[in-house]
Amino acid sequence: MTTQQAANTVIVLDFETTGLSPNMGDRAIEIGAVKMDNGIVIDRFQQLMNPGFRVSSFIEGYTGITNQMLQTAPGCDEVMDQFADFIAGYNLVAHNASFDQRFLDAELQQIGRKYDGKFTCSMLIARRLYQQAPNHKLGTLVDYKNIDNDGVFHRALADSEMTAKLWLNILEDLNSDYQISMPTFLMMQKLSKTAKASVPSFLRKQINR
DNA sequence: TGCCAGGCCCTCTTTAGGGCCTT
Repeated sequence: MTTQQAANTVIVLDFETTGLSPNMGDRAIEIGAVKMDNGIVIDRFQQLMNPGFRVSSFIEGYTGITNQMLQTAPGCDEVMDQFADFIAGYNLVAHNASFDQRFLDAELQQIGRKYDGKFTCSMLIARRLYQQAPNHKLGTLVDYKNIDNDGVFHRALADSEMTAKLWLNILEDLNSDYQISMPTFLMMQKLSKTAKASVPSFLRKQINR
């Protein structure tokens, strides 16, 4: 894969999990992802997975994913092996990516697999770009940017679809507000990791190089 | 025994603390 391909094709993903921390024994229960090439969705991935133990009533209520639904789902190992193939060679985006990256790393480690792409966070960029938003939760930003949605939240594919649309809004706003032609993924990745930098100051540094 | 995430980022900061965001 060339650098240009890597910049223009990203996979936006979202995990539903049994809790907040794989280090505390939490596991993934659903993965959803959309593959976008130059802003067009060209592929999707969605799969429930059985974590091997019952999920809490809080998680059932929060996600709508019940223990009954998970009873007949394939195990995490089988699903994550398929997902590792799906993401191979592509860069990744997620909302609050540090959360999804922890679970992705933990689940792939369980099956002895890795991914090569870089991980970028739509939330960190949105915090800099949309400083007037009430907050930077995914649902709030979807409303703030008037992004089409079907009202489904906290399911992996629905959230990844909305994050993908938010990602396109971010790219478009950087283009229209700061006259930056389609920023490359690598620039966005750097932007998300540049501590304490507002978007304009960051872009000025890029332009002046 | 009782408690238990973790990274980013702001501020009443940097020899620290706390809110935000994800499930």
